[in-house]
Amino acid sequence: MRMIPKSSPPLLDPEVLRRRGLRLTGPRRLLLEVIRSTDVHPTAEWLYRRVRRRLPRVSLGTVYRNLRFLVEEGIVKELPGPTGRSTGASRPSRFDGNTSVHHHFTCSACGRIQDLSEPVDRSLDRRMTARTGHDISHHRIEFYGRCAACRVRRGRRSRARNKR
Amino acid sequence: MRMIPKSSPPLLDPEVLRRRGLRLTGPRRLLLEVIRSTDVHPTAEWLYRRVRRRLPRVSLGTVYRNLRFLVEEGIVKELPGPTGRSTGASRPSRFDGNTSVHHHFTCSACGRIQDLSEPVDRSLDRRMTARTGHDISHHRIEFYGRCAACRVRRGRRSRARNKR
DNA sequence: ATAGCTGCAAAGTCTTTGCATGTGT
DNA sequence: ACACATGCAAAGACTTTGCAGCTAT
Repeated sequence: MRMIPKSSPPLLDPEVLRRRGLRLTGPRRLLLEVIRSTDVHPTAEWLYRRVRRRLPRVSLGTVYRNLRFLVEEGIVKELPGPTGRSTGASRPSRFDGNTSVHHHFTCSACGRIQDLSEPVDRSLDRRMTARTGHDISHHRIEFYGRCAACRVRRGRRSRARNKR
Repeated sequence: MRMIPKSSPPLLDPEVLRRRGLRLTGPRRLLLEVIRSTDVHPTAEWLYRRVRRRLPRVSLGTVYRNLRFLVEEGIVKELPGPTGRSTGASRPSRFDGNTSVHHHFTCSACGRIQDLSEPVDRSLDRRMTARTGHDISHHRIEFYGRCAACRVRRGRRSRARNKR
């Protein structure tokens, strides 16, 4: 669980917003701050809890609305949803404040998603474009397996599926 | 829209099922047949409609139950959900009867998902395992861009987001 | 005969939305 | 001031589930 730095790098440029007739409100600014300050690929629910620590009156609806907003502006990425198991319709979206193109590793035991710094191979896109006739702009590699931690506690699956 | 062959290759081996005390019922057999006969990465709803053409009494619940079952048995794969836009909570799961490891191309204009035959690079898994300390078993590459068809009708986004 | 399945409908989870009120600019 | 945001609660979309009756084995 990381500390939230007082202020992240670029943040929402009020200039950019104004140009579109949009506002930089408290909830919006804070949400972005929170999502930029973690690498756990949080769910809306997780972000909601975090945001409420500092702005207790914020509603879940506002978090969703702003997430949708940030995703549409390309300021935040939404991950290709976790596949598989579920109770109810349980596969909440996960968001990522790191918009640089990068790859992911998902642990099938504890469910954690980790960023990988493996450099992106642009030439692969060009090769596939040539081969398929599609205009391929980028790709994303998802690695799967058992993370180092879960590898240690062999056997029993961790219950850590990161709530909180 | 492809025709459904009368009978697909391996299908559900009744032998395997029996060993687990499971049954090969009409809906189950047909569902697998349908999902094996298409490459559109259908949603549960799509499969439901298809199955009902031949077994009109089948319920959506049964389709879901069997999909979950087939996924758990590893007979069918569930795709990492389409990310992004939505109305309601609209991002239904997509399933894939092709269980061989392969990659996907998703068209950002029409939403279609196409299988790619790009050979899988196992050595990448070994390299990443060495680099990260995680026990990586496989990876999946998702390519994004504009498909050949949408490239032609430049501009206006297709409404084809494959229903039916 | 009987455990596993199914159909049906109700419940559950995650996400969006309508509306009255609040608030950046 | 006033258009955009918010809070709240209700509605929506997708998926699972409880139960009584059905059916492969």
